Amino acid sequence: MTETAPRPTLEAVAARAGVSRATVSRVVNGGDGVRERLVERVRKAVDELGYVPNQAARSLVTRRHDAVAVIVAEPETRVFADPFFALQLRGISKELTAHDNQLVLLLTEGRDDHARVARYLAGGHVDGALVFSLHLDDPLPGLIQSAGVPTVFGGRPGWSGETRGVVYVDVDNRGGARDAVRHLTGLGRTRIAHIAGALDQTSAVDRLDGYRDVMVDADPRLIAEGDFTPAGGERAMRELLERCPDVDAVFAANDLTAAGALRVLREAGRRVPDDVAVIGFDDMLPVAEQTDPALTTVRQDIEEMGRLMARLLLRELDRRPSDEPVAPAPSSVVLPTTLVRRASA
Amino acid sequence: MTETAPRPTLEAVAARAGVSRATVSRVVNGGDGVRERLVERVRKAVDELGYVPNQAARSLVTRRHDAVAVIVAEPETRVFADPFFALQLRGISKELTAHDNQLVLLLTEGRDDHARVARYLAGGHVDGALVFSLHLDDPLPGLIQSAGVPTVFGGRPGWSGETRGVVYVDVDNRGGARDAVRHLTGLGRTRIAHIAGALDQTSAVDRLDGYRDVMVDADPRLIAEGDFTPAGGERAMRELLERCPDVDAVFAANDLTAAGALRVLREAGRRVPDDVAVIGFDDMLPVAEQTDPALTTVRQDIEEMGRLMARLLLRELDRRPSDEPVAPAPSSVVLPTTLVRRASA
DNA sequence: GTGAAAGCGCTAACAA
DNA sequence: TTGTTAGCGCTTTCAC
Repeated sequence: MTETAPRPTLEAVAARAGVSRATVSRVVNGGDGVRERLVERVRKAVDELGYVPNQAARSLVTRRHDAVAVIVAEPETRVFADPFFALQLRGISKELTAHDNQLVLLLTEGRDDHARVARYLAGGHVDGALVFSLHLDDPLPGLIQSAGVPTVFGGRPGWSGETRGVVYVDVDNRGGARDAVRHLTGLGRTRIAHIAGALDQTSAVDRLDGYRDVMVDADPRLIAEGDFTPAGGERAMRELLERCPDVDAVFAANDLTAAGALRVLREAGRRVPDDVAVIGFDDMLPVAEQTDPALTTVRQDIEEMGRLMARLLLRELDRRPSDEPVAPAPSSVVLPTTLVRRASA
Repeated sequence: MTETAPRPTLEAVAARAGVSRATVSRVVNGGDGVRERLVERVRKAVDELGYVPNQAARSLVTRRHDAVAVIVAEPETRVFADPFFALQLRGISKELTAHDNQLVLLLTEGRDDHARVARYLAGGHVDGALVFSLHLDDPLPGLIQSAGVPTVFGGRPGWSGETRGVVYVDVDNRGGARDAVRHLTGLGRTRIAHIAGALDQTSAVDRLDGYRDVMVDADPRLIAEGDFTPAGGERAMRELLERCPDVDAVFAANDLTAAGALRVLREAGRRVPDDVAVIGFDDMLPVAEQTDPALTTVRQDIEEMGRLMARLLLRELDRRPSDEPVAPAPSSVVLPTTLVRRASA
């Protein structure tokens, strides 16, 4: 089969360029403080030999890996129902790539995997971790914290433990929800319902809070709990229709939920937006643009969220080595949302 | 900030257990040929110290990394439009995890990234690669091939170069398409159209071929090209309706396409399945179950595809080290499909 | 069955 | 500015 070509080492390059290993190392790592002539000679040798540094050897001494773990607790999340996950990953990947870091993906399925993840992090294979901490009282954040690895969370972690020093990136779920509901009131709607997401996730809780901010004295029967899925949206919409037949608007916790609600409304013969106005959240294009009617929704820039998470982490990693941190510790970031008007409200 | 606890080394464990480093190493790596008493003592020391092997040091000598790259060429694919990607990753992740391998994710955005990927693979950071080669004459497979890294492809690579020794996992696109079309003929339909996917992907080509297998003398006007998106499905359906108003069935290249087609049919006042029967491909639950009417479709097990890719690769990796391969080289696998009957056909 | 010792390829003091 | 040298933590012959 393929001959396993013995990869050239620093030694080989040094020999070919007629310099010491140290000099080659310097050149390979930026070339500062090496005379131009030598730099060129070394570069040439590197090219001719097709030298690529052995990352394992390098890590062994530098204790850096230029690798970041992305941890996704998945089975219970909507990760596999919409493109959320992929977009976030794309943002992360772009940013990491731009800084020559690798992305190690850790998908976890329940408790069994937590130990594995903890071990992996404690094993010092990666320089930091990006974590999607999607559920209240998920033990994962605690485990990670105790592994002592710099970490940035995606979404405000709903975590009852120590929160100082916890860095996260989130969108302004509460503000976005307020905007959505205000838009509905601006339309003259008064019986505005909310279909919440899975309330063990902070995003769902925050959106509900935003709804309440505007609908201070809302009829509690106007609030139904969904689970971020179309099926959940359908169920909740049926409940609402039964409990409050006079409902004239719905703010759904996300686009998928809204899609389910739209279907039930159509079945029930309610016209959208004439009889009932509907707003979603996410602006998941494949969903929001395809519903009938097209969905008015609150847009969040998911890819940017991912990119930002990576950026904060990398900044922290750059900061750490020097015992006297020059740069300030990164703090959490909350991204704005924008209302996208389409046909449904 | 957090005290960087100095991680215990083999040396430390050896000292604590009162044995040599070599013995600890043996125990950590399975413990064969070490007396039971000592094994226990070492295990105890490992636990007490919380010892975790340093992977970099290990890799340096073993030249194994227990890591696999997953390479996804993405911007041009449907990767970010449906849960395909996530499901595939899940399958891969499960299998890799079960064999203590890490998943390094490489997302590429066009040509610029190819060099980076090639360099990464050539750099010997990973033991093998899983590649989603989605387009005809994508240069990536060639680059990867020449990096000399064991590789398994997801989907039959539509690659004009050397194909001997190329291992891939695919579903029986052609057979599934045949089943779908036969189902439609069995329903008594005669004017059966096909909305193809993006024909620069083998899956689209194979599904079209399957359609042709059954509709040998099909009116060429019954074939329209889509692009695996709902918008493409809509466009193609409009064309079809115009060209062939007598169409009484549609086999769409995937569920998303079918969803678009359904919408256009509804607009056009055609009843589904009474006037026009529709079949999709994928059985992407969030899509297929949510269309109106629910979609009859060809199911493929995407997660299993991912799992299988990983399994084939790991098998190959196990095979390689011994110069005299005992196990036969893995060969490609084509998974079966099943027709899922719902309401649309 | 166990230990001693020789590296794996690289970086980082320190010397020159 | 460049070279010399000492490890980083681990596996793996090779003796015992």
